Amino acid sequence: MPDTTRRADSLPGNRYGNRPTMKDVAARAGVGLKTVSRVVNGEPGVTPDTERRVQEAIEALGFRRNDSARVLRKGRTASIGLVLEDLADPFYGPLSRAVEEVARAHGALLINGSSAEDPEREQELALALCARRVDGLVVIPAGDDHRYLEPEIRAGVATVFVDRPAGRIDADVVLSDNYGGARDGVAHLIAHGHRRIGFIGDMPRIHTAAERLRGYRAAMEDAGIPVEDEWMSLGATNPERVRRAAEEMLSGPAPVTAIFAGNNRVTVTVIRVLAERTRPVAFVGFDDFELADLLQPGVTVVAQDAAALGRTAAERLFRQLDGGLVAPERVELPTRLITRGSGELPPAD
Amino acid sequence: MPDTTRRADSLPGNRYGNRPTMKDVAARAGVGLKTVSRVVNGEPGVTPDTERRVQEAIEALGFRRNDSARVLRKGRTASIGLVLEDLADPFYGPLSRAVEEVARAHGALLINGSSAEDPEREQELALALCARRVDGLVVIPAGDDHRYLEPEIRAGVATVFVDRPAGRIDADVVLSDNYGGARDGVAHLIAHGHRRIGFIGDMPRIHTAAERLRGYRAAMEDAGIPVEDEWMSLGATNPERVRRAAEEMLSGPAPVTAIFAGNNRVTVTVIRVLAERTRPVAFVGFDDFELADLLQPGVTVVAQDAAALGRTAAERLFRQLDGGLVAPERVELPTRLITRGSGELPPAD
DNA sequence: CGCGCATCTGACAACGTTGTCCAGGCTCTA
DNA sequence: TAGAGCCTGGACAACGTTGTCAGATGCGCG
Repeated sequence: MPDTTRRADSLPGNRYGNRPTMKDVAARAGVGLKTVSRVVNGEPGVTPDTERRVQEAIEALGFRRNDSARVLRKGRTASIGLVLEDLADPFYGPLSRAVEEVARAHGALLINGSSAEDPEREQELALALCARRVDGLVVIPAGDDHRYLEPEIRAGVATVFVDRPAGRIDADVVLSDNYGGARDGVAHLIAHGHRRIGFIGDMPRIHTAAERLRGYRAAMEDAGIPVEDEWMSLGATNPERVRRAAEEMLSGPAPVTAIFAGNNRVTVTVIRVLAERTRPVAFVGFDDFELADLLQPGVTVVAQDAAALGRTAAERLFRQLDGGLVAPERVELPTRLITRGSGELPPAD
Repeated sequence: MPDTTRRADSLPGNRYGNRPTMKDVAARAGVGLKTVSRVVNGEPGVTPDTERRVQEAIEALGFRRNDSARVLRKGRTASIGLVLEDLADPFYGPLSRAVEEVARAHGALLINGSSAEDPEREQELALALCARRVDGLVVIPAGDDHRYLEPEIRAGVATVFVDRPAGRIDADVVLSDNYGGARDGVAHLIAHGHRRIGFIGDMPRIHTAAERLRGYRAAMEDAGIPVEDEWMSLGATNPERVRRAAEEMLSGPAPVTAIFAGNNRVTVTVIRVLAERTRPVAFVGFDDFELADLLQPGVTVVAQDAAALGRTAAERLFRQLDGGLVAPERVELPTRLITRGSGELPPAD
């Protein structure tokens, strides 16, 4: 007759420390399994004396509830996933921190991963998170087709996209006003007398990059300035490439007198290039950064509020979870032009 | 007679979309449950024809394996937890990114949370992660007593502490050479002729802060310079407080001629204060930061390699997991003095 | 034609928890 | 003191998956 009352001790050591379970606690406390569950979950209907006995057993055995089993039973994991582009990017730090704070306020944990701007990796990550049955997903898209998430969303995974819109599906999206911000930044340069203005941005397949480029073009058009092809660099944003692009724009017979940088990584490199030159070149960058005010001259930027992006997205996520489904919305947060000197330099013609 | 063959459809909607299970897939494909499991896990022993039928059913139903159940069965979650101080701190970005990369290479996901320098919150987070049965834990300690993790470690949760040592338990620790770095930085100032050198650091209950303070004292002592109490500020590092501390050191009859900052946040504020002054004051900061070279003068720093800290810690973690238990070790990574100008200013006496 | 063997498949239990439901003991009142 | 009702505690099934094991099927060979 096989003994089924206790798990076989002959199991190979695939499970590490053989943690105590509620059953063990119950045995030690001399109570039923469900009573332990009640104590652990603070449910009513346990006499103080029984509770004390159970607590002692828990203490003695070092018991900790297995949330995997709990999740399996309850159907909610109290955790949300965050797929972003790069945890190490200073722009995403405050964003994920904000998401985390909101999650914490709702008693949820945050699982996150970096897509490294690779659509496949984004998908792999997002689906892995779904397999863990996260309650919701905040995604900073790397790809432009998110139909792979349709079954998940239908199955009840709350989903919000941030920073860039979802591709080919209808979902909540929280964005900065990339178009307006870039337009304002470039208009600012134009207002200070510039006409030959360079734009260095990321690949236009990235939505934010495309929008900012559109803002640049709009500002130029509004001012009646035809844009020359050599004034624009739209490609990878590794330092070497950006450096080369900046140097090309700044040389030749009719160099640009001002540069607008499409994101924080570009900004850093362009500032390096400009610092090596003697002729002053006006500069405005998208994204604020620490110590921008202490450089000489201070760096004028179009700032977006990364924390607000994260917070807004996470709040929408939990609204989906708490209040049932709401119609997908597109929220656009304003940007702010911060003048510090570099954007107010006159053209050195 | 109750029908137990299928879960009751009368369940209240506590479970959202009622996702399909392997059972559903099996029913649709007209095969057994275990066969579906075999297909999903790529186990051998399934005819191509059967496999195709199963795949089609999976596709049609939008099935995705429930990892919670899998974890419950297998005992390993393929996820590790990271408890850090603040996701938004630029120092921890690269660190967590490095941990994530290593985790990814081992097929594991990363769950992380910020303790906000609060020991209780650290404990709460770490234990929540253990309840999720993470396979391992990377902790940047906020508190100085980690005995609460003893049962978990005994139960097989691999654990590595980074940036600061564990308190009151024996565990793997990966640190920067805070003492040596600070000593070198201060010695550098002394070598450039300074004797009245200020130190602004965090609360000494934080290990790194205490070690850096020790390095400062050691350098001063080595040079035979008695340290005055007014030269040291050891407290919270909010901007107001740091600003006040810096301004006090720089005024009075015998002001300091150089300042050593204990971490990146202090550095930022001190640089602000120094930028407002006309008299040049030499400066060295602990922790490198972006654009430090572009300030006037460039900022000399003692740099630690955050990514290396994270990578080393995560690698040790997985070594624990793969190779069974190894004796706990304390690894100390060297720091690097990067001279850029601010630390080489002569004393303005 | 029958037997053995290899291959493929499925029934069943178990993982650790929670929800349901019932039993037993107690108190309170008539 | 008996009956009703309440309070506490426990037995049992279920969550969705995987490991074990045995049954079914088909094939080759004697």
